[in-house]
Amino acid sequence: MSLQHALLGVLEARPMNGYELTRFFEAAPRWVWSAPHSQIYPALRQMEQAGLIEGRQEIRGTKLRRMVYSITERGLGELRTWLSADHAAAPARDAFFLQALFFDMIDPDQAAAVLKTHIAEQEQLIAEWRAHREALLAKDTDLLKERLKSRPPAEHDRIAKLKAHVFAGQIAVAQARADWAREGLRLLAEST
Amino acid sequence: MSLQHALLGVLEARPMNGYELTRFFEAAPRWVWSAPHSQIYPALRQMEQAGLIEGRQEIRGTKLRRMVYSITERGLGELRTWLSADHAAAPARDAFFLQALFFDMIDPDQAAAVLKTHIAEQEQLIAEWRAHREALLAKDTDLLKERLKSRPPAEHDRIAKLKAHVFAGQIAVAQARADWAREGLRLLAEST
DNA sequence: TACACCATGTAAGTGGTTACATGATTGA
DNA sequence: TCAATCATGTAACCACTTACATGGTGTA
Repeated sequence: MSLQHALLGVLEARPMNGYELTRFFEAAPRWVWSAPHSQIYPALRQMEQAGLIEGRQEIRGTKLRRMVYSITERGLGELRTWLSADHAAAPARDAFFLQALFFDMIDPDQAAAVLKTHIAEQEQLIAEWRAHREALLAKDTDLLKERLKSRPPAEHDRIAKLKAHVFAGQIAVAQARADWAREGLRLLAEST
Repeated sequence: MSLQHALLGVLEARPMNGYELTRFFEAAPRWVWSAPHSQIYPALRQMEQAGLIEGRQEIRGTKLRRMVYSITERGLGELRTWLSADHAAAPARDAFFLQALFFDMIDPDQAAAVLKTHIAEQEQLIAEWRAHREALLAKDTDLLKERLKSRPPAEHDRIAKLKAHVFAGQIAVAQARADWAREGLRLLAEST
């Protein structure tokens, strides 16, 4: 159900069509949720049927049609309900920790190489999220600007800070993983 | 494919049947991978067909049959190959961060309640993982003891430390999330 | 006119969840 | 004899991945 709520959350900022949403969810700088267009288009139709969003057809040129979806009152309600409730945490399933759990079975140098790749990946993510966080704090992202239009100016700072804080969380987790992997490199080196 | 490698990793310690593996993967103190028995039994048959494991039937009493699986040479090879290779990171998909991203849409008190639940969950996980980590360092877990039997005593310390380090990683990530959530509580309070 | 981009779809397959289903053994 | 535990399965469903598929529009 998370994809639907992610879509509702984005559509709350402004109406969009499937293509725009796809660019958002397939974006290279990884956001908080990702999905391919093959999942997004059916989800949108399903959500329209459920009355959570409303599609309006537009024509570009003479034939190119697009469905622009806006969130409905019911959709807003559903989103707020979901946001306010506790949801069971997903069961532990971390492929990288699983891999690391059996590093004693392979050559330490190979294990170290895998850890180094992980560190590089985490640092890449940190850089992207840092940039996004800065942009949010400066209220300089497309979506946030749209979103703030329908909110009282007195709340703008608060909203930007709350959004930015989520990316601070992603950064903190990635930082913890990178630090942990570096400590792992020391452990592997010790015993050579 | 991760479930299969998780199963191989456990079976490397000692042969087990589906029921034992199920207890392991459905265990309350969450390990690094979880799976229900409905996934484990078919996976085991598939892996046997692929020659990664070997089943031997045992009879308890007069009728109760169980298949005890051991890892094969081919299984060991497959596991070592997987352990030595880089694997593409899973796309970002964190339901909790997604929820937090829209906390500006709901009552701050409700958002705070959700954050508090999250903190409690993370602390629960930390406690369980800390206990498991201590047990590993003391070489006092069932599986580790079995595993060490086939390894030279000079390596025992190193192996225990490497295993324990994985749980240190889980702890570090959970700690980062808990700290982040606490910071979120401060942010929510500020603007009341 | 060709290429990049806009725009939307389908389908097969895999991994995971939840529920249903059955029966044996052990020990209190 | 009853309950807890041992032991193994199936089936429906949902989320996600990967690949295939089609055609329109704007601009260099």
